Amino acid sequence: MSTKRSTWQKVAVRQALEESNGFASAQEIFQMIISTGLKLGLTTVYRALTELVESGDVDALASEDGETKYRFCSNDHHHHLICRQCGETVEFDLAGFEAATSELAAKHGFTSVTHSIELFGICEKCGVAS
Amino acid sequence: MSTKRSTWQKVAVRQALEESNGFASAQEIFQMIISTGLKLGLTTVYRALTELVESGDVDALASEDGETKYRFCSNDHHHHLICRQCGETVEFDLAGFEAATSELAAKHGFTSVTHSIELFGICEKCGVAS
DNA sequence: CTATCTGCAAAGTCTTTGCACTTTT
DNA sequence: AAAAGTGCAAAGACTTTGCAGATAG
Repeated sequence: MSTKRSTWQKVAVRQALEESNGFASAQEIFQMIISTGLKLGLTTVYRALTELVESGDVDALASEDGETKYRFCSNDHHHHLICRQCGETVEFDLAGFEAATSELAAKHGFTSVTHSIELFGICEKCGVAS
Repeated sequence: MSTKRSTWQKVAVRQALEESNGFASAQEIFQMIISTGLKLGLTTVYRALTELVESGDVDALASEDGETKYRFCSNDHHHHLICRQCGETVEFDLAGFEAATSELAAKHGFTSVTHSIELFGICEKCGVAS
């Protein structure tokens, strides 16, 4: 059976994701790590992220530019408001929304429902700059 | 200046997107069209979709599997509940949610905010089958 | 020691671009 | 006829896979 091993590469990936405020693409994480002088393959980053996703610690999300973004999954389910320009992220919680979606899904006979809610906009700083 | 011309290819793309209930990827649209016997290039589909997006009629959204999904931007903004297994889609409207998101965005100083809300689950038929 | 992991290079997707040809206007 | 559009093939970006060598336990 598969007993996962701990390697410095996996640790580095996890740390990089933490430092990025828990929201980064594989490519970004790769750059972060090698820019510190450490050397590892891009392949390893993808594999480490896949492992984190499978373990449930991390969540994968497709972004608008074709990259997959990764972030930590907190237990208290929250969503993000993301600046399209600078990437600044605000977490938020939507009271009542979780319940509304579950109800809606049930009404249509759907089960095992997950939801993806992300808001994209221009934050205050970037709005002024333009 | 660029005056857009009307071609049967663009019409076909628009129609295919309409027939797919306004939620499909470029690849899917391409398949839909050629399966009717018409012949056109994948390139053209991408270009037609890009034009629709630029004109504001259509909205592009990154999906979890790396493809970009396209859908019509209706004024009465609605969302989708999609079966992970068979792809069946139910449209829904979330009273109050639109207002809640706008308010939230404003509170954080964000402007030009768009949102992406999709629910993924297993529909009744597929749930029984498994 | 040995199952697992790493990393290179090659392959696979989806999407975009260059360029000659066709079509709308 | 001329500007715009089409389609092929090649290129690009992100991600996955195969395999030999390295490593954790």
